[in-house]
Amino acid sequence: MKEELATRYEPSTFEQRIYAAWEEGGYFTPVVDRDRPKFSIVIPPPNVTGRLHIGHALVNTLQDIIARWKRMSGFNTLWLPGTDHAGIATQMVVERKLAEQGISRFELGREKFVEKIWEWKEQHSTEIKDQLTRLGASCDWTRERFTLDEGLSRAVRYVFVKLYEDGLIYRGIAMVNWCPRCRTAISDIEVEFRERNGKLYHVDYPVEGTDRKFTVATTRPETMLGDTAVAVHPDDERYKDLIGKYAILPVANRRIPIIGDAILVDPTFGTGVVKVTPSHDKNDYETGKRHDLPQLQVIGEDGRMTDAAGAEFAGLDRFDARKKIVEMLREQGFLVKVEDHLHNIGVHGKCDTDIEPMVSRQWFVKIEPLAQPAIEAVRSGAVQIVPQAWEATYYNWMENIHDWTISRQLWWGHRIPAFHCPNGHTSVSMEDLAHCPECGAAVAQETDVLDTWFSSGLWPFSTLGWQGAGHDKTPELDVFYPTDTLITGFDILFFWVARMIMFGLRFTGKAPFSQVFLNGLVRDEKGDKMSKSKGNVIDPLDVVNEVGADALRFTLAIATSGRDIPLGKSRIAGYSAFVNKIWNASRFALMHIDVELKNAGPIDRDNLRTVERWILSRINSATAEVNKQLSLFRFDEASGALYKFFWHEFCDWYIEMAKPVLLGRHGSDKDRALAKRVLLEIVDRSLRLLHPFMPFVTEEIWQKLGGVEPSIMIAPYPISEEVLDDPEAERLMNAVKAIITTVRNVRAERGFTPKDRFKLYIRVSEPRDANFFRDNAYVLIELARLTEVSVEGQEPEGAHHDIVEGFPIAIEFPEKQVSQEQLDRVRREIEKSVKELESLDVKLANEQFVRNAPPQIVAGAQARQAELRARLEKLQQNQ
RNA sequence: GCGGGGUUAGCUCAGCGGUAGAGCGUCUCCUUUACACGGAGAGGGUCGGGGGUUCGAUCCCCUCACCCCGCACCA
Repeated sequence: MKEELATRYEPSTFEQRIYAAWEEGGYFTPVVDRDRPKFSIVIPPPNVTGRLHIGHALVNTLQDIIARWKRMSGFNTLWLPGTDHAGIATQMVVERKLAEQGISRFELGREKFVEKIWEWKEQHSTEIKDQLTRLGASCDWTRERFTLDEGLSRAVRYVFVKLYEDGLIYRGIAMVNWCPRCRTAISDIEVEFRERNGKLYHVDYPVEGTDRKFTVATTRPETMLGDTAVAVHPDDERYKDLIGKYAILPVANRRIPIIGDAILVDPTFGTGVVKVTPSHDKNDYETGKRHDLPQLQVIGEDGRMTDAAGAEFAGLDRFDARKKIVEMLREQGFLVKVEDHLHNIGVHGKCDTDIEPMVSRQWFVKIEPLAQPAIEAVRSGAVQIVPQAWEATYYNWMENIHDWTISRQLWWGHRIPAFHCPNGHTSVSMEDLAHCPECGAAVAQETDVLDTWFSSGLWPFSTLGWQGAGHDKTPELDVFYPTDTLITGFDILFFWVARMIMFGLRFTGKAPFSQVFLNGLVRDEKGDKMSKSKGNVIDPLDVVNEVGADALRFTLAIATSGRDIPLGKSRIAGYSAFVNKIWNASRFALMHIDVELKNAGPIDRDNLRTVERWILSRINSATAEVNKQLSLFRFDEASGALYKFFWHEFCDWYIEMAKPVLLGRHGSDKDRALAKRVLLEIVDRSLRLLHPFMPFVTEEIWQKLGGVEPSIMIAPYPISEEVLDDPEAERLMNAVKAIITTVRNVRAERGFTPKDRFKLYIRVSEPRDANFFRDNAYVLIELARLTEVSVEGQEPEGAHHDIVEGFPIAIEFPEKQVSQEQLDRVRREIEKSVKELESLDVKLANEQFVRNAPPQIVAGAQARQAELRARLEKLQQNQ
């Protein structure tokens, strides 16, 4: 064959071509066959809001590694891709874009606006697919799904209706988190807390009919316009006589009752008096219900003051109103003092707007009955969370879970299938209604849509065709559900993972996956979060264009231990050097390999030299390691094992050791043929092992090897074979490597150059070891640059003496040329050995140790003691 | 406040009961026909502090300090 690789590694010349060939080959699409072992995984659907960032690159790389590994390991593998409509997020970006043209969504109207979003969606889901393609993601694009697809929407509707019928969805009035910017309710977990420097305002409230007054403290003085009571602790001696009387609300000049409430008021905190604003504070809302207080809404849905706030304030933005009321309080003498106050403000995570607690009518999921089985699923091990530390977080949240606000006052999303009639009846239905089933009046559909996460919670089964009773047995569900592994960021453990488990158990009777791997956050090299404002963002596509997808993927994999991932350009550069190394080592191999893989035949193991037996043993050990670590989601260990094997064992040692034979400087034709066969074997296995991590470069090279399969991605993944393990070859080659290192080391320290050659003496006691060193003397001679190797004679005096891996050696130098540096080094070496020997002596003299420690530890210590004694003696000759 | 995680070489991190590891960076030497995105070698750590358990602790337990991240928050 002799098809050569390009001299330089240039990923841009082949990556896209290769992806197209995979897609054309249909390798991403599994067969729908329940008799084959399957592996299925669903993508965490990216939002259609925009481009993929480095976090997406990470999670999709990890999924692809697992998918490709499983596929090559013989599993009928489905990786199902798709995107999420991402209600608020998408509506926000489109609104912002329209705002640039001076258009508001209200001008357009609901229908037109939603049309605009669909246009946006079409454009971006194509872009997302392109990006995943550039990354090498082996997704089955024939099964791409979108959360607003017809089938998925039917699934959403079914789940809503069923939960309503089961009494687990209800509509009611409650205090919810309101985002005045997005003008919608949001759920508790969408609120993020930001630490902020604020002010604590102390305000006097006079008590009616007396000259007494209370001082209350508040961070939000504008809400006092909505106060409908002042509360003290019922047992507080200072104030209990005032309960039942009235206070005069400053500025508004309203009478408000003074109430006693033991739950709201902590008498030891502050002044022991609390203003009560039932419409704008969660605790006050509860207090209001307890005392039957009126609600006075002074802040509207748009964050502006209402008419109820008074003519002077109506229409003012809530923050402007704050300034104004503070000014008025000051002028009228009610403002006692203003203090700096550090506190946490709840903001809407999507837009950073301060949340306004707001009483409104919303839809909720009664969550506890769903949470209980989901807790049990993790506790029983039906769902395993990796790293396991996240389980505690999961339980903590699930056990203290609150009802889920699922209605959103948005236009983009699944419209709630409820129908209201003028007579106050509400009907929930799978099919659209025109008339009220109770009274026959015309109905109008609920205008609210569902929280995005309501539909993503169904993703693992809705994407496989599930639509509820009567539509819950598609062939795809039968074969691929439940899925096996879920890989996603820990930040959506509650938003998404927990909800999928709850919905999956409730509606399919099965947990939607058996393992969850939660990956960390990608940070910059200093450990800071990546953000546009900091300017430390790495765009995955830029990296792919610069160094190729394989280098990016490998870097992400080797950085993934389960915690946060520090990623810098220099780190990526380091691993792009590794890809380059693979390219060049393969080029070297291809220069010598002269038979195609499919014609190569089995390796003649009986006639292999130790060097070849050694490298086969090493790759076998790396193979076992990679398979094991991947099954544990230790992407760092798996990729690290390959890095170490390929670079530091195969390239640094094996190729150099094989060169004399391959280049015809040593050995017979038969030796050469065997070396070539093993070289082919190692390259083939290495590429297959590496393929899940670097799909493109491995395919490009592997195509030159002439394998049976049309693509490496459907070639079998190597598994370790006991027959390849060779401890004897490892023992001998370890000695050879260590001796070579020692010679190089001593050469450098004595100031010789690599051109200077010496004679090496090795003392061997076993005849077979002597034979080994005689047969492999050429390896030592070439790699350690020696004149000759003697295994017979007595070592000369004045040479450098040492014991390496149990073999006493001596290096004969042309003349005594010992530098001070060398003498110092020998002295330090001896000191170190003496110290270690002393501690071993003490240890072995300790009866407790000998009695209690495991026998193999004691034996090891004794062996080490003997070795050190012998080595010390040798080293002392060098002084 | 409650829960979780962290503190190991200049940097980023593995290891987690039996002699301190990797990558990157630093220093020295080498253009040896796969690769200078290379090769060879070197230096560098009292494993956050203090107790305890153990024959033996970076690793287990307790405690303190500092740093992250959730959750809940007192007006």
